[in-house]
Amino acid sequence: MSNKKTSINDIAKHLNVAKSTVSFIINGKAEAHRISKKQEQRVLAYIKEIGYKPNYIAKSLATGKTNSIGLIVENIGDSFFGPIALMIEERAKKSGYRIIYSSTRNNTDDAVSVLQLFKDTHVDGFIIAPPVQMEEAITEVIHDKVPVVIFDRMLEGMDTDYVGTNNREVVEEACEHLLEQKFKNIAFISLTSPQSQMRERLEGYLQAMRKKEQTPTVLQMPYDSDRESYTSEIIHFLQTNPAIDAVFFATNYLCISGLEAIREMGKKIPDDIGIIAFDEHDLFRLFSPSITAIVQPLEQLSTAIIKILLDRIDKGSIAPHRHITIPSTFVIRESSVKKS
Amino acid sequence: MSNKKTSINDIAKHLNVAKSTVSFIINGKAEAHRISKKQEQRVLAYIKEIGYKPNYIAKSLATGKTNSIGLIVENIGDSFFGPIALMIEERAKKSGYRIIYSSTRNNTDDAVSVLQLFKDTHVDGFIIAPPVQMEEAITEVIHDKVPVVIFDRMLEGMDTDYVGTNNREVVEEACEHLLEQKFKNIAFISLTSPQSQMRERLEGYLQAMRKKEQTPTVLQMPYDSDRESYTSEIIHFLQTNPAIDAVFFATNYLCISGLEAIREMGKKIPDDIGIIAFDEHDLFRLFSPSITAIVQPLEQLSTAIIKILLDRIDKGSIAPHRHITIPSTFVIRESSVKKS
DNA sequence: CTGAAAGCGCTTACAG
DNA sequence: CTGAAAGCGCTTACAG
Repeated sequence: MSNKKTSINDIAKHLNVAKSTVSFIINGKAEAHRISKKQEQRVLAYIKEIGYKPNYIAKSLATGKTNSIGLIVENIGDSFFGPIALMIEERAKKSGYRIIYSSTRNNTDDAVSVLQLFKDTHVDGFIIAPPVQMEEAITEVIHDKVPVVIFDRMLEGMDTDYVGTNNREVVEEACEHLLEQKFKNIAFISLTSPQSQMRERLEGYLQAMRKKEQTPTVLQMPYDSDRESYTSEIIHFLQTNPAIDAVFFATNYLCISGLEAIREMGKKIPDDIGIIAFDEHDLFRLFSPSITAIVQPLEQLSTAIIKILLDRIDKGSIAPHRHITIPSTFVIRESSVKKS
Repeated sequence: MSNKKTSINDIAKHLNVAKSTVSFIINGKAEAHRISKKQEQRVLAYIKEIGYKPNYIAKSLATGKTNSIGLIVENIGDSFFGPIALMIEERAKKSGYRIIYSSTRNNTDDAVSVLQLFKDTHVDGFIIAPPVQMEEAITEVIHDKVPVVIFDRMLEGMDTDYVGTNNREVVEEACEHLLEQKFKNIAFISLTSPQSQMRERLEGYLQAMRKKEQTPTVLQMPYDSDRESYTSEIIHFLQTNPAIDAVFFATNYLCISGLEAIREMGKKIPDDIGIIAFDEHDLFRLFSPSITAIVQPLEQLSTAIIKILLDRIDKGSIAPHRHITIPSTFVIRESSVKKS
């Protein structure tokens, strides 16, 4: 019943064997230590009988391993990070790892302090979608030989494993599609973020504009704002730039605010204004008109992230750090295709 | 630099004081143990100088506390549990707790084994949205004096803390609204789930039908299915029940499948068919027509959940278990209001 | 093949 | 006011 009390010591005493013998048997090292089958059976039977559960804390203290991974993301409640968190946890579980998470909302101080906390609790590895200026804190972690996989946004000049998508290329492709559809004045609405993924998306847009000698028009808004503010700022932006006839939104929630803005302004999609969003959302499939979007391969990203990390943790891989880029899919729907 | 190495022992030796003295000072118990201010300053200064970090594993082994909470939900990537997880984590963090999560996808075996695992790693408490038949496993946990808060769905006949919403009442209210709008044949589309929240929603619907002497029509589909299957099953259901002129969807993702179904069938909302969803979604605000929905108070639910749990963990509250019901808001939009 | 013992880094009665 | 010591429950060289 109350299995909390029984320890290896109790078992050893009760069975008149040494603690080490019990420990070896429990950990499947009986053979390696040439413990007799009989002894092993006896111990195993007793363990089963009393329903013995090892104390993982003690084990962690002795081995230095906690079988836990720290997951630090922007927002676990969001439609990009949430599904990623789900898949990562399900894969980690299969390998015997638990996930401890924290949402940073892109606040560097919060991220650094939670990184410290997780490190002090001896997680075996980290998966991080870092806010800006985390380089130093992460370097320290790596210096202490704790494996780290960075994803979604890269930290320049840092030698870590990284998994992300081809932001620049796919945005360029999307913008070229708008140009082919004869949209003349394409705006880019994003965040005032120096993060790599945001910079790359902007570059993709600028590159497409440059190629066709179009003048870029960019709106960048602060990250820590709310939906209403985004919406009203977008309305203001579109009113003061009436020539704009298409918008690329650099995140899905900006696009959602954009759709509200466009609805309030009474504009028609795609006749008055063409729309493309980065990242998928249920809304985009079902909206009418449906919204053209860049869809990240969540499954593949998650699989790559956890695989790289577990290779380092379990197999102690010391292979050179990898930068893995998994291409996104550009899904053309109605919002970016002129009817005429 | 390498703070991993320095232990309380090292500090004690270096400063020529007892380990216990250092420990007391670190834990702010200097005064209680009447340690001289001078000594305290000396130790504190040295700790700061070398950047000492306590080993939380050792601390946990000694105290039996891990400062971690196990969060077991249906799906952390979903638009109900994701935001809840975000808010719970942010509140827990403020009180010094880490959250370890796992998604069950409503699979009882998985849920039981992760419950065991988390318990073996000595989490200080649990927050659980349980699949069916978890009573026994949860009872065991409670029996071992680990605090548990159940949310979203109740386990009948169990004496635990519970936080949820007024499913029955608010669904009844929503269905009455449909009847007032002169919808004649209201169907209820849900999951074949014996979980309390699903039963309550069904009861709310049946109650409303009974009051007005309407014949209920119910479609229940398996939980572990995918969007496409839901959509095609809903199409089939609506085709074989052509009299239906309104549908109440018991979850938001069923409603999303329902909207796809309705679009494929070419029906108009709300003229051909009225729609109400349980749980909010970005899509529902922005869809045209906008979708009437029952909105759960996520903030309040999260706050209540974590507060109850921390009261038990930190303050050791042994107050009788509470069942807290926080009412949802019925938000009427276009999809349930007849135009004529 | 098996056992005695040290160690992981803390906490906390207990004694003085 | 402070120190020596046992204990939390494991693991793992080491010795026989």
